Amino acid sequence: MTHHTGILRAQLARLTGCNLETIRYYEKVGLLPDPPRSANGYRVYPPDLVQRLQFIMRARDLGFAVEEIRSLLSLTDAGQQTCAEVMARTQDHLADVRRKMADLQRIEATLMASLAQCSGDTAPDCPILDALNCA
Amino acid sequence: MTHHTGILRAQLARLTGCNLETIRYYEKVGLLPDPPRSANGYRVYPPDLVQRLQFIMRARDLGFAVEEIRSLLSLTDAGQQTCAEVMARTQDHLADVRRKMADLQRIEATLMASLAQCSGDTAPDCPILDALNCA
DNA sequence: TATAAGGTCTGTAGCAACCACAGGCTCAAG
DNA sequence: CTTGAGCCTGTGGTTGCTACAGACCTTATA
Repeated sequence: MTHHTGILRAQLARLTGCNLETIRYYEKVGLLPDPPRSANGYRVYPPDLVQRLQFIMRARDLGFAVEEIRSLLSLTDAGQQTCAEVMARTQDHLADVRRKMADLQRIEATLMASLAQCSGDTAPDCPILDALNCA
Repeated sequence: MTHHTGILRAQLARLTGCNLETIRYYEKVGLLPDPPRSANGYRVYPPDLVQRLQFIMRARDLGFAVEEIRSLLSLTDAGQQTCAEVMARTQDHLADVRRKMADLQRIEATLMASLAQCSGDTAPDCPILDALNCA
């Protein structure tokens, strides 16, 4: 009965650290394939889906959007992975990351400047609120 | 008729650069007060709401969540603005910002490392995909 | 054998923080 | 008088999940 060595959803979740419901979500949005079902309707995953799900989770962790991951996976799924294409997407993504970092640095500077002016006592005038109001 | 010098929603949007519908949203979530209405039901804002909306937008831009802004505004609205409280919130937020920056730096390093290994040609093996798979 | 506990299934609703309609009203100008 | 612009409301979409409810199925124990 179990000599097919398929794993159930909870096992897949445990093996990857992915949330149980998130697996169903990834299936719904097409990142994971519709798995075969056992007689009782349970999802039975081939064990190599652990790899694929870890790929997805890592890419998400790196900030790739689901849509981007879908296209990355489509490249590997096709077996036609043109390295140049992957590289281009990665470069786009890197530019995105750097833009966000620049934003955060600007924010950090503003917050630090506000804090530097702040006396920290119970004075009714707050330079932080002033900074937000006037900047 | 217009000697009350109130402004309409579209004017408020134009003066602040805020999206028209977002104003309604901020009203719904309690960042902006329910404005008085003219006879035809139009929202008529007192001109100082420009200031308040700009405060909100700037705080959002600095990464404060709506909930946080609500509490900042409640401090000023009550006239009880304890500088120490605002400072504490700002420090929390600064820590948040720095965490996000660290995350992005980690991501940036990984993406750059992947790109450095990448030949950029049409080879079937892509080190970026490998990095995602194996890291 | 009964039953209780736990796993799985489905669909749906919720979160932030908006954006974008549809359908209906009013208002000012030509 | 009609046309077009502006305003109103409510609702649904977005992204990436997460968390139920209610119905099955399976397994262990009394």
